[in-house]
Amino acid sequence: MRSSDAGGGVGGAMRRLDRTLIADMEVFQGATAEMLDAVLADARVLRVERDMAVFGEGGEAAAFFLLLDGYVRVVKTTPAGDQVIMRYIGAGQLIGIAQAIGQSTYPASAVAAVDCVALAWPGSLWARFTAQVPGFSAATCRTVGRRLQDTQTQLMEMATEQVEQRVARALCRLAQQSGRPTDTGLQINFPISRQDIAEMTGTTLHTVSRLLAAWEAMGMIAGGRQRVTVTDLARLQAHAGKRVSDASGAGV
Amino acid sequence: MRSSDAGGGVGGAMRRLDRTLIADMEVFQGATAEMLDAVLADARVLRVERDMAVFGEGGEAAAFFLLLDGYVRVVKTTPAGDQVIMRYIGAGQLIGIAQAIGQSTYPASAVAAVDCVALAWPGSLWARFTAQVPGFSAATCRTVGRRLQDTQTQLMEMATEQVEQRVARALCRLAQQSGRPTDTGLQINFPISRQDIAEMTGTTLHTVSRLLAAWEAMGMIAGGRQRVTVTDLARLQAHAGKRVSDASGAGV
DNA sequence: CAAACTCTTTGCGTTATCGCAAATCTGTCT
DNA sequence: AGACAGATTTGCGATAACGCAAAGAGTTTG
Repeated sequence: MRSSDAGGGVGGAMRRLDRTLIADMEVFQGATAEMLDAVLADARVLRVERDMAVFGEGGEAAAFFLLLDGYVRVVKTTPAGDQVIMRYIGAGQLIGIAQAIGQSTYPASAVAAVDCVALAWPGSLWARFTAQVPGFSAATCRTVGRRLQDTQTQLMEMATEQVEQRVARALCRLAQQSGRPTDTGLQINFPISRQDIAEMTGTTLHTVSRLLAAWEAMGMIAGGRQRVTVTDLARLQAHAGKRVSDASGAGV
Repeated sequence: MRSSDAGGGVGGAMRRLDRTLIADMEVFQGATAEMLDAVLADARVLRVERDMAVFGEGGEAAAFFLLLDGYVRVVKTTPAGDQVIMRYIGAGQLIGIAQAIGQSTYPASAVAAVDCVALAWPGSLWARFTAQVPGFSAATCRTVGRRLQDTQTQLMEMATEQVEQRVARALCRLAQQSGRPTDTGLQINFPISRQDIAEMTGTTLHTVSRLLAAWEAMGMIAGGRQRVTVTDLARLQAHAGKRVSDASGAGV
C-alpha cells in the first residue's frame, strides 16, 4: 500500500505568475486580463513529489488545484482497503473541485504519478470565481460532465466486458491520451505498474502480467518496469473490441 | 430486448402550469416568480408510457426534461448490444441535460420504468436559463457532480466486489431511495425484473434469480414478478458489506 | 377462458479469473 | 560493487459465475 501525507508540497516562489499559465483554460475564457491577474495573485504554487498525495479522500476540501505539470491518478479506496484508480489526469486540468459539486470533503484521493507542479487556491475562493468570472461555472460543469461520461463508459465496460478487453482498452486510452511517440510506438508518459493497471481495470496484477506478457510476445506492446509502450495500437484496439464468441453488434 | 421509439409522448394540456411545480427545485432557487412563469410558459408537458423512451442514446439532444412523476431508468448499450442500467431517476430531477455538459447528443437513453409525466424544454433554452437564472448553472453543476460521485462509487464497487455484494447493495439502494413502506417492509416503487437488476449490477438474470431466491428463503426479501420488497434491510446491508474472507477494513 | 407471452426458477457442465506461492528480474541505496 | 526492496513472471489448484437448457408461474390478449 503506497502512501503519503496529504498536502505534502511546499509553498512556492513569490515571483509573479505569468498570465499565460491560465489564459488558455476553458474555465477562464470569460475572464479579463485583470481577473486573470487577480486569480493568479491568490494562487499558491505547489510541488508534489511522485507518490505523494495532492489531497486525500475524505479530507476536508480546503483547496482546489490546477495541475500545471505532471500526472496524477485519482484513487478511491474501498472499506475493505482495495484501491481503485478512477482516472489519470494530466496538466491543464482542474482537480479537487469538490466545491463545484457542493461537497465539503474530497470524494477521492489524487496522487502524483510523477513529480508534479500545481496551482492551489483556497476553497473559499470557488464562490468568488463562480460569481465573478463569466462562464466559469458553466465551463466547470462541462468538465464535470465529461468526467461523468467517461466514468459511465468505464462502468458500462466494467459491467459487460471481460478482463482482457478491459485491460486492452485501458492501455489504448492511456497511450492515446498520454502517449509519447517514440521510435517503437506510443509510450505511456508516466510510470505505471502492473498493479496500477489492475486497479484501473478491476483485476489482479497477476492477470495483467500474463496479458501483457502475451501481448508482448505478439509484438503489440513493449513492457518494462513500470513502463508500457504500445507498439501496435490498431491490433491492441482490435483486442479491446473482440468478444470471445465474436459476432459484431448491431448499430443503432 | 425491450424497445420503443424516442419521444413517444404527446404534447400536453394548454392549461397554465402551476409555478409550484418547479419553485422548490434547487436549480430554480435563484429565479423570481416572473422567471418561473416564463420558464413554465416555454415548457411542454410530456406523458411517457411505461417502457417507452424519453430520449435515446446517441440521438440529437433536442430537449431537456424535468421528471414530474414516475421513474425512468438511464441505460447505455454496448456495441455488442448489452444493456447496462446506470441509474434510476425519480420525480423532481432533471434528465437529458446533455447541453449542461456541452454535448449535442444524449450519452445514454432514458426509459420510463412506469408511466411518467415530464416537462420538456427545447435544448436551445438551456443557454437562456443559464444566463438569466442566477445559480442555475452552479446548481446543475452540483447535480452533475452528485451523479459523478454516485457513478464513481458504483465503478469502484463493480471493480472490487463480488456479484452477491453488488446485488445486495443495489437492492438496498433502491429500497432506501425509492422504497415504499408496506407492512412487510420497503417495496421498490416500480416494476423491476431480475434482468433489470442484472443489468444494474453487471451479472446475469440467472445469478440474480438464485440470489434473490436464497435471500427470500432467509426472510430478508420478498420477491414477485417484477417486484422486490426488502423485509430486513439491516441484514441485507450486512450481506452487501461482507467479504468472503471477511476482515473489516482499516479506517483512514 | 384458454392460448400465448414473458418472467422466473433451477440443474449442470464449462471456464475465466482469482489467490497463493515461489522464482526471477531490475533499479536504488549504502 | 553488493545488497536490498520492490516489481514482474509463471505454475497450479480452487471456485465464482457464466451459459445453456428446460420447466414452472404469473399476466395479458383475443
